[in-house]
Parts: sequence; C-alpha cells; structure tokens
Amino acid sequence: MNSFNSKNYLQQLSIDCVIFGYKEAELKVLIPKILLKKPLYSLPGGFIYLDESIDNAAMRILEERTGINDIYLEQYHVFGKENRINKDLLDNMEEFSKQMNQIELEENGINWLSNRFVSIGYYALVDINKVNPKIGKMDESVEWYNVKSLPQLIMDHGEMVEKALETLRRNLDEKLIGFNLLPETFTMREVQELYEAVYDKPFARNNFQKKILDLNVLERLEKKFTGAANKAPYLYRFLM
Amino acid sequence: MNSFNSKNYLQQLSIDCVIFGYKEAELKVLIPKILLKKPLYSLPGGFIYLDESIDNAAMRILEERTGINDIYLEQYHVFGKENRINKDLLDNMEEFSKQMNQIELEENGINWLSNRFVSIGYYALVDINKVNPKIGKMDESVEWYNVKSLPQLIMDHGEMVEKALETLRRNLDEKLIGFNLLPETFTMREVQELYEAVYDKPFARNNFQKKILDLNVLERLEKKFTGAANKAPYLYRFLM
DNA sequence: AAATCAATGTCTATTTTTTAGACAATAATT
DNA sequence: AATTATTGTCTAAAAAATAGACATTGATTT
Repeated sequence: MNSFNSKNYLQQLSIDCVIFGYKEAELKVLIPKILLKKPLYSLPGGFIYLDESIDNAAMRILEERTGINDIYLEQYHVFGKENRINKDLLDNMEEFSKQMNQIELEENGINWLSNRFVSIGYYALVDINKVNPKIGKMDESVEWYNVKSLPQLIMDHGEMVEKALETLRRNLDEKLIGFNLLPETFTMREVQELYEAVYDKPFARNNFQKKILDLNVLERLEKKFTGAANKAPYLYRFLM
Repeated sequence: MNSFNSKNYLQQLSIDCVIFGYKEAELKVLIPKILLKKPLYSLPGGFIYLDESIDNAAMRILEERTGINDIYLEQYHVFGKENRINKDLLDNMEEFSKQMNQIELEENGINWLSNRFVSIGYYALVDINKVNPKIGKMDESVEWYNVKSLPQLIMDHGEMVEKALETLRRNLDEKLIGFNLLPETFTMREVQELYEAVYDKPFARNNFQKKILDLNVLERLEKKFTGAANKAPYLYRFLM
C-alpha cells in the first residue's frame, strides 16, 4: 500500500530539484512531465517527513521521482513569494485527482496540494551516462532538455532553474563540481566543452588546459585513439 | 490586544536573523537575551504569516524584535536537521509559559514552540550608530557582541552565525555591502579596519587604498582634522 | 620658529597571473 | 611521403597583485 497522507509531512514546505546533466556538448536539465490533458512540466519535487532532515528529504525525493541517488546535491535558494501556489495544478484539479487516486492519494491531500508552499531549491550534477532516470509514479515521462530550450514550466520553476544555473556558474570553478557531469574518463577537450556549455562562452584552448591541469586534481591516463586523422588526446580521470 | 496564535503562521517554518554591526574596529552581532532563571541567548527570529513572502517576513521580524528596518537583508542558508528542536526552551517551558502569558500567548502556541522547526537564515548589515535596537516583547535586553566572543547561543544558532560570517566574507568584495556597516562618511583607514575585522587578517595599506578607490564607488570629501599629530585623512562617502 | 613625530597619499619596482601567439608532435588519410 | 586536423606545450606580452619607498602634512615638542 502506498498511501499519500499530507499529515506525514511538514506543512506548506516543499523541495524542488534542478538536476543538471551534460551530453553532446550541451548542458541539460531533467524535467518530468505530468500526464494531463494539457501536459504539465514540473521540476522533480516533494515534501519533507516530520522527522527527516531537509538534505535527506532532497535525496529521497530525487530517488523517488527519478531513481537517481548518490550524487552531488546542494541547497541553493528558498523560493517563498506570498502567493506561491500551484495554479496550473489547481486548474486541472479534477483530472489530477482522478489520476492520483490510482496511487492512493487521500482526499485532504488533494486540497493540501493547492496550498501556498515555500520551496527549498536543491541542485544536482549527474553524469547522464551513469544514470537511468525512471518515471515517477505520477509522471508520464522524464526527459533531458537543453537548459537553453526548456519547455514551459509550472509556477516559478523556470525561475528556479535560472537561479540554479547562476549558482552552478559561481561554484563550478571554486568547488570543482563540474567533473560530476563527466564520465569516469574524459579528454581535455570534453572538459573545455563542458565549461563552455555551462558558461555559454568560449575559452582559449591553451590557457584552459593549463588552468585545469594546474588544479592538480586530474590523473593523466593512456591516450585515446579515436580513429580521427590527428594526434590522439590523453584521457584523464578526476582524483577526488 | 496582541494575541499570539500559531494558526496565523506557516507551521514549523521559522526565520532567524544574524545582524552584523561594526564599532571600534570590531565586527559585532546583535543578540537578544530572553529573561529566564537561566538567561537564554537567541538570534532574533520569528514566523511567517500565511500570506506573507519570506523576505517580507524577515524584515517584519527584524523590525518587531529590534526596531531595525530599511537595511540590507539577505537569505543565506536553510537549517533543517531532523531533530532541530528548541531544547533550551523546552527545559524552561514552565517559566517561559508564565512569562509569555503576559503578552497573550495562547495555550497551543506554547506547545507549538517545542515542535521541530526548519529555519531560514537571513543576515543583515547595519551601521551601529544609525540604529537603536529596542528590546523585543519577550526579551530582557539586546546587545552587540564581538563575533569572536559570543555568549553560548541556543540550539544551532552558533552555527548559524558562523555560516552567516562565511557568507558575509564571500560577498563583501563582490557586492560592496561592507559600506552598510559604516557611517555616512568615513576615512580610508576605517574602511580598512572594517575589512580586517571581517576577514580577521591585516591588509597592506597602500594596496588596499588603491583597490578600494579603483572600485569607483567612493566620493572624496574634505579632510578630517582629528587633532592628532599627523596628516589629516580625507573623508569619503559611498555612492550607491 | 625649527625640529620631530605619526599617519596619509602616492609613486615605482617587482613579482605573479592572465592572455595571446606560435609551433612542433602525431595519428590517420591522401 | 605529403597532407590534414588536433593536440601538447612553450614563450612573449599584457595585466594584476604585491612590496618597497618617500614626500606630505597637521600637530607636538624643543
């Protein structure tokens, strides 16, 4: 039995996750789609148990909604405008209600969802190849979207992504978190393309390589023979 | 009538403020003292009305508890450990209850206060000379303490101050917020002493002056004749 | 009134870091 | 063997940060 009861949660406080991935030189965000007549795109989010830390709640929610676990996850901002209400859901409450009853949503839970919520934003970085997002209970699908061309998101979720991207940019250098987006081994060019995707601007190859190597966090491995008509690049591994 | 009713607020969500001031070359924090047998030192905090933005709540709470308004105030971290309960208050609940009834605290309000709370931390910078902290309803006094020698604070409020100081240090340069701590006009030495108090380390006078002036946010005014046996320094005013 | 003192304002030299330019090395193709 | 497209690395130039030096100045002392 999987009954949802709002009484188990802290009231009117939620968590939403912005999950960044990287593939084909593009920075992506993972967006579940809620199946309704008019489909809703909403960040993976959820609620906090009465006796659960918010960091734990964020990890659990992410796991429940997408199957992703054991990754870099950080609180970055609280969104708490006075009228922060899920209007898109309210407009489709009847249909959503039917939908949800299949997963044992109680009557008062429905009403509860149309309350005003303060939401804590977390952001996460994952290697898309290492992760196989599953479809959450109330979702039709989960998809990676280029951060530059997201679908219309509900409520202030667009703003939440924007602010998460700002935070990512501020922290990429300082905290060396970027390597979370890459596979186990990678070439220097791939690191550079990642940085260029995040900052949406080009870097000079020679100086970029020097800067990254001077961090002393990469181990140089064997060369990677791509079959291309040029010198083979080294592979690297992140050491932390 | 000033009746406190927990039903008016978002449940189990609070706001606490770390208010930095600067005086006599020391970085200070404003700490109210709650009058009980064993006095409790607690950051000025409070709760969020059901239809009030969190930023507004922070400003209102600060005003109610200390009389301070119209200042730089910024959200910096959420504190949400699973067992975040005001034990110090619980231990003195009987005495506190009596105390509070004088200001019309309802019965269920008392119990409510001993719940687990998630707290949003805000920090603020004020010119101590411009501000005259009043004593809040439930406080015995409010005092400025050197950030390096605070009294024992309740719960995780010590940690909250620490994290606020980290944030202040990260933002001082970038956001030019330091001048909020100084009076209308000030000398370059005063700016330097402020920076030294915040970072707890010395700066080279010649280069510090160059760096600050190169920001192009200061207007140079007349000289300040102190009566000391040396060249009189210029006064400056912050332009933003 | 001249010498002294303590702190200020500013300049220059030095060092370090960042940025730009250049070129040899190399793996596959022609 | 020559060509091609990248890669790895070196050096020069520019910019920024740091350190050292000194003349200025307002009051005090002699």
